[in-house]
Amino acid sequence: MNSIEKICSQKGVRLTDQRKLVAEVMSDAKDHPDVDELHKRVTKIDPKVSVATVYRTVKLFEEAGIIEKHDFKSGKARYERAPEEHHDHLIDVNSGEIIEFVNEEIEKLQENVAKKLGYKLVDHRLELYGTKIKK
Amino acid sequence: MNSIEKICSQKGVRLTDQRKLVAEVMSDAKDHPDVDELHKRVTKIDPKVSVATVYRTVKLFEEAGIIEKHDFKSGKARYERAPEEHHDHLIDVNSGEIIEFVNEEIEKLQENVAKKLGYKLVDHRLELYGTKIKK
DNA sequence: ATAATTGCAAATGCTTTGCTTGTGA
DNA sequence: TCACAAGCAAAGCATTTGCAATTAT
Repeated sequence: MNSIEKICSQKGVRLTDQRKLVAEVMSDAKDHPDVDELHKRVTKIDPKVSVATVYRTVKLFEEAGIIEKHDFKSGKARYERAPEEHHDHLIDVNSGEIIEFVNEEIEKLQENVAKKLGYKLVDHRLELYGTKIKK
Repeated sequence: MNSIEKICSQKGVRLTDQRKLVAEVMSDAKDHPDVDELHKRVTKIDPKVSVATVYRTVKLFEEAGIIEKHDFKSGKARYERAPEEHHDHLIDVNSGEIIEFVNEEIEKLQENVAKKLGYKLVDHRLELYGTKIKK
């Protein structure tokens, strides 16, 4: 039983075979798969699982705080396991590769900007799009 | 002839009535309208303009660097006149209001982060989502 | 004149949903 | 058992596109 499954049973989320599969695939994922990719990986194990179920499961997991959804500039939503500590993303515009990074300084500045404008920050989105520097 | 129209004729973009209307509405806009809102404002002047044309025009203007497209967390794309100097946005999650801000420090840090990861920054996205602080 | 642009409606791509059947606790 | 979940196909939404008719230069 992986950690996602543990969280599910704790939260009283019914553990079906297909949810276990999505949980497993998300646990193993080292990238940021979209629903289609997720579905591909899941159906490699059980070909009967439908995309609709993957969509529903992914939404369920997201609402449970188990995974995170990202809408990068690609049209389709991409997912990753909810990380212990927040990070942001740099997207390689050529390869599509996604690199995670943490920068406390930027985080602080964002809070300050919001405060200065009279707002409490409830969410934010920071994405860098770049090209590899060849050396 | 407004400044968008000037840029168009300079760039050899054919100036049709509907494009003039979109240009006018965008020039007057003090907010960040989506295509539907744009269409509403345009058809208030000429009811025969179709949404398809607004979509096409908005894409044309964007590619010409005349306006900017933003995909906030709202489902639909929103537009603003391309600003002289870059700015980012804070979105009031309750009212939907959009506040523009500039923060050089954050900009610099983003460059640094990218560089440190071996990337040249070609684009970025910084959005703050917040709630008004009542005082 | 004529190549580009429009309007319309049909098509797209991602995502959601209604409904019937299947199933986990 | 039985409320909830899955599968399927249809529906939704924002956006794009093919095509015949119209228009700017």
